Amino acid sequence: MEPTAVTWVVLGLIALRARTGYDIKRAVDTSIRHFWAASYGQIYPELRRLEDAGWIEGEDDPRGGRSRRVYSITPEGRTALRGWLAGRETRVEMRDESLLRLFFADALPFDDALGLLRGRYEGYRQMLEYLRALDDGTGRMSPPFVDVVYRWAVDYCEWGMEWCQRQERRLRRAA
Amino acid sequence: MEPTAVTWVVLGLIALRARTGYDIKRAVDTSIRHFWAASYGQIYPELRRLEDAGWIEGEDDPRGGRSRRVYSITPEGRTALRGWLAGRETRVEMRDESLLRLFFADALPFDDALGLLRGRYEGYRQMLEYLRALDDGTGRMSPPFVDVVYRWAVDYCEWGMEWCQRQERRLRRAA
DNA sequence: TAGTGCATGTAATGCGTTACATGATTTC
DNA sequence: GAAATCATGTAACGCATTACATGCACTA
Repeated sequence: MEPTAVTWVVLGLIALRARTGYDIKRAVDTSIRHFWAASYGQIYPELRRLEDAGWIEGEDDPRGGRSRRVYSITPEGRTALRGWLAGRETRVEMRDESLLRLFFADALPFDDALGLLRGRYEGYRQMLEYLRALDDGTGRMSPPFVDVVYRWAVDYCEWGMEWCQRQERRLRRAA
Repeated sequence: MEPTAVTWVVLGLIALRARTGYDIKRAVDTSIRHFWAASYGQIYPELRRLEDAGWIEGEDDPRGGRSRRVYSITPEGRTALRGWLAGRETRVEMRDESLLRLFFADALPFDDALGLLRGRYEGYRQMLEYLRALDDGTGRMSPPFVDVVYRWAVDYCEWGMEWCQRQERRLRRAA
């Protein structure tokens, strides 16, 4: 099978523990959507592909009259996942509308342009608030590297807030 | 006209100075592709749309027998740009394959997982190298907020390198 | 004269989101 | 009994990239 972007998200989450498609979507939205999003329209077809390839195994496990299919990883799936983890490609794509605005901020009066920096600061602050709300004591239970990535997000926000303040001061001094 | 993602990239670059489609593509690739990419397949159709809307004005300015069309911003275009700049939406989407790997790194033996942190460090280092190569003295001539975003990229890389080292030390201590 | 850069475009393809459809179970 | 949550899926749409086509100008 030809792996795509969503392959590793789905396979990786199932490797952590057995899950339904719905579980996967929830995990994506709460944990990793900040650096890799995925929608139902990707997840359910991908589960089929992964099962056809023998990398995961689905088992029907209905709850009452509600259908439910739980997927777990196979040895072949684990091998494939480790192969990808060993890879060295380090593609980063981002679209950050606030950076884009900042880039063009010279079109504004100076004070309004500084306002964009404060807007960016606010964006970081809100994101940090959201992250802290996620971590109600449960964070400490996460596997070490899941926790590392959570820390990355928190540390990045804190760094970003300081950076915005520093730049605002610098630009005021220069003016 | 209904603005899309690429609208502001094109309009903003033309607001900085008059440009051809080819110029825009070059500027995107050297300056802003780190936080907002755009391809020919978006840029040329968008130039049409913007001209139809009266936000930019094209003028044929061939070089010898080679056709060439230079676009400049109109007063209406400037107004529209400022309107967008005043906006507060701060959408950030990113796909960072190295963070994704790190998130799933618990599937690896500890030392291999630490290797992923060093891989991320390398990614930051290479990006920083690339950024520094861009700035051969000319950077100081950029408009202040263009320069701010350049600094953001540089500072982010430096922060990221330190972060990777810090985490590696922390995880080694914990183990 | 061959290769690189300037310049304009488009068609095909692929990827991903949005929106919808359906229905059971749990919680308030 | 209403609302939220669990659960599975797909069709339509839109956005973006890739790849290609075309051709002039400059320079080594």
